[in-house]
Amino acid sequence: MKARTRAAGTARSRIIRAARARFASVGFEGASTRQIAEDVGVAQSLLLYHFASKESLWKAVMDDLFVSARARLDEAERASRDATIPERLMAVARLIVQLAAEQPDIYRLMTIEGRSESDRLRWLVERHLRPIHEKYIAWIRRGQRARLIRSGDPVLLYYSILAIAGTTYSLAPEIKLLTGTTSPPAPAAVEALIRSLLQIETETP
Amino acid sequence: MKARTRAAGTARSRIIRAARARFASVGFEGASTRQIAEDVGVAQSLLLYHFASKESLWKAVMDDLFVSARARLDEAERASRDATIPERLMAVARLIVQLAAEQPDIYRLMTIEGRSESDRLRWLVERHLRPIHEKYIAWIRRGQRARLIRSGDPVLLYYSILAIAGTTYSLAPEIKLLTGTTSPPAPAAVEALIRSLLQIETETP
DNA sequence: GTCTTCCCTGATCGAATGTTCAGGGAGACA
DNA sequence: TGTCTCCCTGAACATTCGATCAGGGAAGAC
Repeated sequence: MKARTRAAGTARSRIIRAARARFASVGFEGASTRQIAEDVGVAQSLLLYHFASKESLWKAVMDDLFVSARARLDEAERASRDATIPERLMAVARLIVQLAAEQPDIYRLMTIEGRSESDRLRWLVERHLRPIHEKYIAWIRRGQRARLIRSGDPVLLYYSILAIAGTTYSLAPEIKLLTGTTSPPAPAAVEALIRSLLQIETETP
Repeated sequence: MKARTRAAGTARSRIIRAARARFASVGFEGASTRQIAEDVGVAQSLLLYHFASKESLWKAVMDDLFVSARARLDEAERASRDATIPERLMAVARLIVQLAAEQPDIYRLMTIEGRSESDRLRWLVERHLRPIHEKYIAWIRRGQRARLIRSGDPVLLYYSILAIAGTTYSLAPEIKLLTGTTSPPAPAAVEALIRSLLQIETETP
């Protein structure tokens, strides 16, 4: 029993991992279930046994991604509970940079779906994006009212934070070809840029 | 003669325009030549008459895009010939924001190819990206040496400029679903963010 | 022992993919 | 008039796509 469900669990999760990589690099339409199955080393029909359809597999990838991401976001929120709004925002931004650096596929998946309207995008926005984004956009608004964060459209500011956090990691292959640099920038450097963007003064102790 | 080549010219350019939209939204692998032909209203075999293959069509789309973009970049450089380095950089950044706002597909095309190594990416980097990017990264270096631009990895700074310039326009469908806002941010607002990022002081007249 | 449940494979389906090819048709040139 | 070039179409090619289905086979329940 234990061995069986463990083997099943790893097969299922290995499929999700391989699917995430394919969806992130060539998009939903460009990815093929046969390629994913080959990456994992199982029959293609097994994908449709564990997940009812290619779309279900995609949704499972997204659920898997956001469940762990939201857990870590909640943890970052709790840890910065007593700080000022700008510093709480920076704590969240720091985590987002860290997530993008660890798993650039996260940012790739989001930016490949957000560019054209589809049922998948609607599902993603309502199920995962809205709860996260609306909260932090509200934080930005609060920081602006207290004049602790630069003024301007909060949505534009929020997406600019995401853009800075994810782009260099998402485009690492391009940057490598361009500069020959194999190592992506340190999260701390990216974090400093976000701080500049929001015009948060570094606290002087 | 005139009518014939004009009709041919428009068919060819209409194919390029439709292909650009498809490649930008679903990527090279996800786009199908039959869809593109249907968008234009011509036979699918016509695409392979004008362009030898799907890949040739993709390259034609990229050439078409960058030829006009580089012409406008050159113009912006010439117009700001006598300004300081940071202001010349901002003039270029302003144009990049404007381009992304007018044709978000440009940024979508670049960010969909740069995420995984491929022959297409290598071709794109050597033919179009390298001449542009290396020039402006050198500008950033010069501005940093003169202490007129914030310090930090010039490549990271450059890609952050691109990211801020393009992301909100590229992800307009997602933002529309999230906020209900149909009108994307004004280029001036995006430009102001880039100015903050580079820590360029607004000139006080 | 038998039975049931669950993970997994192989064969196969119709539809869609990129590419090739033969030929039509309209204007240019003689 | 005949010939040539160029834009374009429709049919067909082998391959690959997502999805369906029948069945194998190991492990636990009885």
